[in-house]
Amino acid sequence: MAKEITPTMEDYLEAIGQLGRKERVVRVKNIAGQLNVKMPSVTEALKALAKDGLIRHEKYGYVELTQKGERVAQEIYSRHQTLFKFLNQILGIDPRTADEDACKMEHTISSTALRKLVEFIKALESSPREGGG
Amino acid sequence: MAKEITPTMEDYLEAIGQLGRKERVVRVKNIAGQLNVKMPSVTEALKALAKDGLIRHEKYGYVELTQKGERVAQEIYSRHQTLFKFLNQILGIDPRTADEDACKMEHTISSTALRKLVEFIKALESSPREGGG
DNA sequence: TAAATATGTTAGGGTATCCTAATAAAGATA
DNA sequence: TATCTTTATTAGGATACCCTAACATATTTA
Repeated sequence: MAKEITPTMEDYLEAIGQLGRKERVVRVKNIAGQLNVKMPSVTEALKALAKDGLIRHEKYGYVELTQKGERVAQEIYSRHQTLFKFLNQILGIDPRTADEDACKMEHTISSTALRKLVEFIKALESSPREGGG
Repeated sequence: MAKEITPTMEDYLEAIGQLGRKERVVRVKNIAGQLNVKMPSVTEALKALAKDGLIRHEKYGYVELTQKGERVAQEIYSRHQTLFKFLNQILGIDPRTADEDACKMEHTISSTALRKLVEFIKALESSPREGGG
């Protein structure tokens, strides 16, 4: 039953979540800026997200995540954070690249792999390795 | 100038490379089977790949990678192998899931991250950690 | 408050992928 | 070789994205 959400829609949700965290209100223009798309693309995406009950949005108004949308956005954000941490802190990739990679990989990594990655990071942190080359 | 190749086209190239390694000839039907799509989708994709000089394909004939296509396929395969090794051997994810994840992530990981990942795996192998979970 | 500006939506297109149904060619076999 | 089967292609359509140009609403400001 649960309709599949596309990576693109995940990006929209994630962007809305992030913007909501740092701005008072979330608007089409900001989402467009964040995702590097034009406003009509956002309007269209919002329609789809609203239909799936993931956001609330009235014509010409602001955008808000529903509880369900909040849950999904959180989930994506946490995938992102885990991947970023691994790429940046453990592999030593510069923050910019690590963030970009995390942004793309967050849509494809399975929950199994993510769980294992979290464990792995935890294990490394509790007994760090010596002399990184 | 170098036209961007889409993840989907990468999948086609990778499949052709793999099939070529284990079968005498590569045909539309097998590619379709490998990628879980129908034959018309393959026919269409082959046209695009041929136009980009990545494969050779005559109507109703077999399919072959060009040198350029070979190079790209190799590159993708190697990304896949690295990711698989990390997911399976290091994170301990079952082979099936690890392969699926690798298949998706191979299209999004940056070359920087891949390089770092290879180094990381090498380092781990040369001085393995004790008592995993 | 009327005009100017900023923001948002609609209309109409384009590309990439996929599909089913119909058709064509190739290969196998009676 | 005529027919059956398998494999491949074409035709036509659907969906998910993105875009530009034109229009509509909201907000700011003179």
